[in-house]
Parts: sequence; C-alpha cells; structure tokens
Amino acid sequence: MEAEKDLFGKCPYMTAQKVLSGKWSIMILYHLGKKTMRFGELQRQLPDLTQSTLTKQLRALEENGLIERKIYPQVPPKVEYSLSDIGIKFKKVLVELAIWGGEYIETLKDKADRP
Amino acid sequence: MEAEKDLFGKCPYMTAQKVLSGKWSIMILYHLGKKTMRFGELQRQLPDLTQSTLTKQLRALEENGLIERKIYPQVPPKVEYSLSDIGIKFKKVLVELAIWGGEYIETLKDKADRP
DNA sequence: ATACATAGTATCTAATAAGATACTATTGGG
DNA sequence: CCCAATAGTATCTTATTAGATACTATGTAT
Repeated sequence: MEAEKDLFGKCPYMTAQKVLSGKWSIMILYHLGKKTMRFGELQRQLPDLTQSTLTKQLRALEENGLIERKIYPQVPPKVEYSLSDIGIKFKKVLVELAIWGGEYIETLKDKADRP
Repeated sequence: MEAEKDLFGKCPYMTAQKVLSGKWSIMILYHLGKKTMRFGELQRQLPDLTQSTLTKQLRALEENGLIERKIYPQVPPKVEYSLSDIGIKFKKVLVELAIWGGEYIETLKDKADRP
C-alpha cells in the first residue's frame, strides 16, 4: 500500500509527522479516542469540516492504520469508526499534547496581558 | 502578531495541530531539543530540506514562539537557534511521539512480514 | 410513487506549502 | 581588489490540501 511504502525505515519523528499531517487528524483521533462513532456523529462533533473533507481525512487515517472502519450491511448505511490498536496507543501522545497545548495557550494569554 | 490572533481560545488539540503543521517542525524541534544550534549546523542535520525551506520553517516556529533566534553581530554572520520555554516543554510530547512512532514502525514491519 | 436517512462520490477551485534556483551583504585575510 | 564564509532573500514553479457544491445508492415507511 502506498501509505506504508514510503514510511518504511524512517525515523519515528518523521513517521509521526507524516501520519499527523492532515489538518484534522489530531481532532479526529481525539474524538475517536473517547468512543467509537458513526460518520454522522463524528461530523456533528467537528462542525467545521465538510463531509467530503471528513471522508478524505478518515480514509487517510484508515490507510495509515490508525483507525478502523466497520460497515454494517444496513440501509440507511451504518459505518462505525474506531481506533486501531496502534491508534489506541496514540492516546498517550494525545495526553501530552493536550497538556502542552494548554500551557501554550496560557503563554499566548500572558503575552497579550502585558504587550 | 498574526500567528497569535487566530490561535486564541482554541482547544489545545487544534492549537497543537496548527503549530506542528509544518512538514519539518517536529524534526527541527527534536534537533534543537538536543542543543542550541547555528543555522548551518541545523542544516547539516537535516540534509533533505533546502536553505530557503529551512528558513521558512524556522521563521514560522519563531513566530509561534517555539524557538528563539539569537543574532551575534559578527561577520560572517552567526545566528543561534534554541528552544523557548514553551518549546522546552514540548520535549515531553516529543518523548511520547518517539515511543509511539517506534511502535508504529513496528506494526508496519509486522504487516509486511505476513502479508 | 415518493420522501427520507445515511454515508458516501465526483468535480472543480482556492489556498497553502514546499522546493529549486539564483542572488545579496559584510568584512577580514591574502 | 578579490575571495571565502555565513545566513540569509527574492522569485517562480510545483505539489499537496482543503473546501464548496452537487450528485448517488438503497431499503423502509407513508
């Protein structure tokens, strides 16, 4: 698969950077980290991206093995997205990222307080 | 400053995603996390990006407050790059990212072993 | 027969980012 | 006077991403 080939043998940082490159990847992983969700629910959690963009981001994450897609043979369709094993392991990164992001926002506020 | 305004009040994940969006940001932060470096040394560590690209990435990181740029009034010029306070705090994220990236690469190898 | 719900596709456009290449400024040393 | 060393700029081109918009498929309920 395309996605795998060019990630092979690279350093962990480059690999991580590549996998996280989509503009919404972190947000999507965060939401799916809370619970498995259907497409529509995920979309409601992320009202700022369009359906086609969400589809593209999900496909990229799926190709890279971070999430899984389960199709129920129903009409109207039901498709559930969840974190894969390696996706679940990514939650540890998310924890640190959230802490750091909070601190970062604080530093911005500090700078704004006394300009 | 532009970079600050539109990050304000956002959630930590969105903020983090934005700051890390450059293709080389994580690699640069990793190298500067090891030690303060001059422009040329950094470039030697990252032979895959051109001078102009490196300059752009460094400027973006500086605008976002992650790194600091110290100019020595010399000829030929000497400019040192280092992590800012909030940049240093990012090292905790890097640690988790490296662990996860390593695990991720392993899963790719596993998949390749038995296709 | 028609409408509805869900999870999409297909195109096209616009915005952003990255990369290639060539050029600049300064000044101490030969 | 000319060269080397360092850290850039300035342009232009290309590639990658994201976003907008309109369309599709299908079984059930009315």
